[in-house]
Amino acid sequence: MGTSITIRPPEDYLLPRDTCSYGYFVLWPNRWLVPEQALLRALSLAEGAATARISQPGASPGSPLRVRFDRSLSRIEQGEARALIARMLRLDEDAMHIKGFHWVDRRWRKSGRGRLFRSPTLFEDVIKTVTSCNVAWPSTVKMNERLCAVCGRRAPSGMHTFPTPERLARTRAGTLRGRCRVGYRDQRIIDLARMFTRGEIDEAWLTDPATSDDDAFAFLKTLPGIGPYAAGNIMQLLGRYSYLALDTESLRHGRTVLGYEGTDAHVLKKLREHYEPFGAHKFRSYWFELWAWYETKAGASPEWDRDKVAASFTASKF
DNA sequence: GGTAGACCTGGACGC
DNA sequence: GCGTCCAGGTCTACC
Repeated sequence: MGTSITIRPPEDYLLPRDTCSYGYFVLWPNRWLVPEQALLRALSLAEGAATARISQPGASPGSPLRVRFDRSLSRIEQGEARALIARMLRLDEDAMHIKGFHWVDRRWRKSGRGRLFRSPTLFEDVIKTVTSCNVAWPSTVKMNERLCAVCGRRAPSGMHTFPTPERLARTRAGTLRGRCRVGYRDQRIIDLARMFTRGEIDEAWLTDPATSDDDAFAFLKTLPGIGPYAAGNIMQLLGRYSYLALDTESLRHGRTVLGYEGTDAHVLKKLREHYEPFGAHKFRSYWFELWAWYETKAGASPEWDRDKVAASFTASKF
């Protein structure tokens, strides 16, 4: 019999809306269960791997989250799991925080959108970002699946966790390239893992309000495999929304949705001007514009069929 | 500071 | 079934 715990989320929290809000919710080891409107997720805990099944039985904003695990958890592990789930679901962003965003960009007040799903750890967020660079989305899906299957820990449910920094730090480049299909990203992933294990990437400093956005962004750009796009994306994953992460998908959005014409450089300039009024929240304004457009094409994201829609969505497909 | 070319994979396409 | 081309962001060398 596994452990069950209850988590009280912010008063406006809605699990389907706030989980199915960023592409990482379809990447391994996350699995959104459409019929149950619940998230299945394997976690690395002190005494081994465990799979959490997270649901919101009340199905109303702010109603308690129920988390069931596939094995018994010690008190220490329960505390660990609560912290990991809180980070993943952005439970630190309370209702007032989201209202602050809606005050700047009123378009999302009715739907209540504001939180972007992320990973239980910064390490996983950084590696997922690296696997999303210079590649079509289906390959990102494949890389994360293989990383978990080859280097993750197996939970009683059979699901595999995302690899820990310690594990990837001692994995051979040939394994990552040959079995996980990460290509030239192999050594960069190992170097990043080693930096995490050595404490050279300090999440406390990166999230400290005393650290400026410019300083955090400049540091991220020094990391292997992290350029302007990846750094901008990691900024939002850290809860810093004042930077954009512009890529070819942004260009498509600028041209097909916002109607901009001309060279790439001109469209990028227009995009920056378009989002500038949203200031400290500009990434969210950008992202929810994109997400709303995806939903006009594929339906509401909590209903997406992972294999048919999520695994194939990419700029050129929609 | 700006830019060309390499990096690697998987999908599309033509034969 | 095979070969070729292309998309995707970062890095390095070069001007």
